[in-house]
Amino acid sequence: MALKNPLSGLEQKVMDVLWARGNGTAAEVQTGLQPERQLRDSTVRTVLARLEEKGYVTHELDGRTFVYKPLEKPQNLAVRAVRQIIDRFCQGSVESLLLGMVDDEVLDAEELRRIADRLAREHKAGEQEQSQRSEEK
Amino acid sequence: MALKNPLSGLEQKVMDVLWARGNGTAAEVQTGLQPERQLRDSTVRTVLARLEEKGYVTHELDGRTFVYKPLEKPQNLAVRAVRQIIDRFCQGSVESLLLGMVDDEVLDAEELRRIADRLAREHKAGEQEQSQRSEEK
DNA sequence: TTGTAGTGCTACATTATGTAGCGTTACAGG
DNA sequence: CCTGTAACGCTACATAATGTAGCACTACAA
Repeated sequence: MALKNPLSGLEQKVMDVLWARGNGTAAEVQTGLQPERQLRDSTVRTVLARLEEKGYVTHELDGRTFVYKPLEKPQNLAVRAVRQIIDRFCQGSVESLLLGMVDDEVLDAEELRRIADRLAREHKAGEQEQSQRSEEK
Repeated sequence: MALKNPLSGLEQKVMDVLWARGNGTAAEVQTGLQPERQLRDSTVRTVLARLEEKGYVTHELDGRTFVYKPLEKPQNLAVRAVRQIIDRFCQGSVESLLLGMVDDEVLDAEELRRIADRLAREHKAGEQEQSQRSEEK
């Protein structure tokens, strides 16, 4: 489960195609990259294989064709990446990051508060669902 | 001002030393890296030079000795990195990232709300200070 | 005047990345 | 049954980044 390396530029684009489509064969990804990138199929397949090694995708067989599928949603990757950033640059303090974001106007303080309120409410609901699910099981 | 590349592992550690000390000569950084890393001074100076090229530090002279100093606070780097992540993985939506963080329990919804409240208040104060400073000037 | 600390410049192995060729194989159509 | 084609596996290779260091030169202190 340990995602080996961060995504390189081209790998990122390939993942974008897969995320957009849900899954894809080498040929489909190749098409999906066009017209920005004109790549040989072998190139695309190399990148897909590397993505699989790195743990970002798996494939299953459809006949004798590999169908690649992302293992994680982009949001999950984002969260992990951000957690690392917080550890490395903010001494583990989410608060310090949020403060910086507000200062740099990446994020408006009022907007943050609105989002926070909404999440707090929704999350309570979410927790109830979860405990319901636990009881069901 | 464009920070060229992300920090590599060793570069990160060197920056940590500089951030912790405020500034430092090659020799001081070398010491600061110990005992984890035992590096020749030439190695340390190479890394410092690369950091300068990449735009993370500057140096000034103290006699004939280079004293390196970080150009940015770690939080600022964090903010930039996070903005990139949001663009790449969350279609530009901060909200989507925060949602993910709450879901993954990187961040508690209640805590987020407390922080948001505090930042909203503090930031109003901050804006007033800023406009005061603008008026002064 | 000579050791030493500090600099500049160069080097080099390893790994990641972008890019692709080639041999092999399975299947579909003539 | 033969053969083109699509798909695979494997190998290759140039460029850049990274970790690591050596060496020559200079300024200053003892």
